[in-house]
Amino acid sequence: MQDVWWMGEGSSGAFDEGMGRRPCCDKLGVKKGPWSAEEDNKLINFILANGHCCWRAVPKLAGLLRCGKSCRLRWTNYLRPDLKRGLLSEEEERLVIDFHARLGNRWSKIAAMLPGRTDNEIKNLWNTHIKKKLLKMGIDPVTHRPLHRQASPEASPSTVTTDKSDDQLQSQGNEGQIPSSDNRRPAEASSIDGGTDPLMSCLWEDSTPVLLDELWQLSSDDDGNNYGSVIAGRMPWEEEGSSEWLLDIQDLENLDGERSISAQGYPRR
DNA sequence: AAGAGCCCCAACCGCCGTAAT
DNA sequence: GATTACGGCGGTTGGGGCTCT
Repeated sequence: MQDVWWMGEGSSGAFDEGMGRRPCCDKLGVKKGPWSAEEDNKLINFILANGHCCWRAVPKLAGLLRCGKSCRLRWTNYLRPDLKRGLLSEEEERLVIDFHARLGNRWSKIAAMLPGRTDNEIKNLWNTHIKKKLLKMGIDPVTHRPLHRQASPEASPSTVTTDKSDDQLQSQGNEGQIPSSDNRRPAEASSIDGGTDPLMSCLWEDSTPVLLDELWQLSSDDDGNNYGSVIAGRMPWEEEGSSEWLLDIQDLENLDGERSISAQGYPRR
């Protein structure tokens, strides 16, 4: 990559300061807040014409008073031409719930399974719609299990609640699931639950999205309503004959290995 | 009609792993 | 090996719009 545009004018390539890299943005003169249509146009035109190789250089070269990070977010969450806009379909919503049950708050991983959707969008959707929906149905959105079953011996003592508020659920973290501290550690987590489970390891890696339709069909009931099992507090692999479902997924992915789904239907820790 | 409260979502913040020097 | 920036991630927030009273 010689003489690339993103080096910017006056850049020597081997940065001037010697050790390390230059700061992302100098904070001074950097605009924040909502993007104007003009800024959007500048960013779109620039990226469509040049692509983006170094986000730090994008605002400067595109004539924007933004930091590179802000440009990247604006592009990936809003301006990207392949983005789907609008509400999630019922199927997409089911997928979000299912993947959340397995992955926890790993929004980027979940988003990767839903083409045209962003992690931010899914995160927002989860916090505003799905979480409430599940609560309304008596499902703990954190553990994906019925609230009244929290008191059962298989649930950890800290999750024994029958009527908890949203806030309580939030502060509770990902009890009975993947610890929140793992949320930022896909690689680490993969050694925990993705390392031995082909499906999970497939999800951890940036592999081609699993054949989602098959995934749901395989785990669907007669109505094709897998959502029903999810909201009933059972995950697809907990259903009668669910092992076939997972085995089929494994076949689809040409993966083999040991399943790592616990007796409760959640990845082993 | 108007004020209060709630909802939604775009954007920011801070952290982390990785890469560059 | 130490230092520093980049890119990416998840959590949080602020404000506009909507609904309720």
